[in-house]
Amino acid sequence: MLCNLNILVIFASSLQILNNMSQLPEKTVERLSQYRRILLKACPKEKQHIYSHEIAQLLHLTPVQVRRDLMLIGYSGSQRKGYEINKLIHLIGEIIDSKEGQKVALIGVGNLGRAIIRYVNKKNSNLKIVAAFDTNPDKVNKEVSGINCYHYDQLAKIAKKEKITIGIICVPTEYCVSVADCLIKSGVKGILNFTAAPLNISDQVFLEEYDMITSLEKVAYFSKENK
Amino acid sequence: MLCNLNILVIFASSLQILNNMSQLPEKTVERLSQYRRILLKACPKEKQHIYSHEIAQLLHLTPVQVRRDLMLIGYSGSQRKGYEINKLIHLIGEIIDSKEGQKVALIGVGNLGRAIIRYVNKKNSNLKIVAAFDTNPDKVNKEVSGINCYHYDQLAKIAKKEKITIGIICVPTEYCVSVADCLIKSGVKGILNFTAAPLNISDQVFLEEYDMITSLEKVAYFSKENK
DNA sequence: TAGATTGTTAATCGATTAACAATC
DNA sequence: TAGATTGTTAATCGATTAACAATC
Repeated sequence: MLCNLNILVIFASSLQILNNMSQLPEKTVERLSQYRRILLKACPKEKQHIYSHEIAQLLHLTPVQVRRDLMLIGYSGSQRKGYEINKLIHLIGEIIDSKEGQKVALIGVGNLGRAIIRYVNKKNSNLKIVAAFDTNPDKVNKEVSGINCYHYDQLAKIAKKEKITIGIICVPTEYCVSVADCLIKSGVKGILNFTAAPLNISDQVFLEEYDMITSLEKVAYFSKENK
Repeated sequence: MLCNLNILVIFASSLQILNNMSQLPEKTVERLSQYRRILLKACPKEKQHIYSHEIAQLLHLTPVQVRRDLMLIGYSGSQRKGYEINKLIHLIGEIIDSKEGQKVALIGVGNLGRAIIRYVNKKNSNLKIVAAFDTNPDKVNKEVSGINCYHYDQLAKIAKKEKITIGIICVPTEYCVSVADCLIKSGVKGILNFTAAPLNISDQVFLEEYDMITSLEKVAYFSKENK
């Protein structure tokens, strides 16, 4: 009796933690994004449940890792059938993108920019690139894969009007810093930066940087050693 | 005297470790790549030395982290002037890319592929994309940013002939698995995969995957919480 | 010498994995 | 029930950071 009560208390307090402070580990968030992706894609319509080891195999992870991640978001499966695919997809969506979704601006409509617009907007996610920006007159006021390309001058105005919360920077490196400043002034809360210029940014804004050269050099190093 | 001897022995054995088994930590390799990048770019010609705290500041790291990484590759600076920029650039190049350099093939000449070719080949690195591949007749046998685009049929032949050791996959997701198989048969030692299809690959080949959606969703999640 | 720096070990933090109880 | 699974804690592994000796 005393023991049962104890378990209840522990349970309640761990839920507390999940609801209040939240902040899942970075790696867990990355994997949740991948779980959703493969659930959306790799699962035939008639399949409604999936086991942790199935998810794990598709993504080269361990089943424990999958279960632990799902534990952290408070999602339970059944020991018989595993996890309900649809519910899981929706829950991950709510946790990562937020229920209402978020609007994204992309700055720099070069090859990389076009690739990103097309790739991101064809996924059914709550995130949507709603506007692109460039300074090149050949690009301004034309459509790129279904969204409008505005002149860069309009970034602040449109970002505020549309309540854009995320900016993707893929301009040439030398413009990166001023673009980031402009995004922050426009009220953006997160930035994904594909240029090689490391940004100095307030803690209020979440910054994620990606550089292909680094990925490629990592492959170069480890493929060498891996003999 | 005994003490001095002791230090010498320890010193020798740690060098041993560095030379033989090597295998630097992943994170260290990533940062080394970034050190070289900013040293190449951010340093005016007349500046010949740099302190760990200067490097750290440019990349949002701590000086200790920088010094520890450089310790791991066995590079020493001077307490007066810091690290010699040119020597450091070259040493990192040798460690990461290998002295002789490595040749890279890129498969899938879409927007992303073109962006990567241009971006990678303009850096002065020992890594070079030497051939692109596609199946689209409009692209085959034309130049893309200075390199030739071959028909995908020729991948195995050319990869062997040119001794290509790294492959970059940026084809549509559905072709990814067969491209990876072909690369591996052609003797490639490392693969950088930009498609969302998780690959199943032998341990002999180093695989690095990158998915933009995951990066973007990470930004979405953490910018939300970061209020 | 005092101050600034490098180089290195030990402590800490965070993420993964091993072990196992609980459940169907 | 036996077997397969989920859910969770504790142990382990790896990466970062704090602390400090050594050096210029």
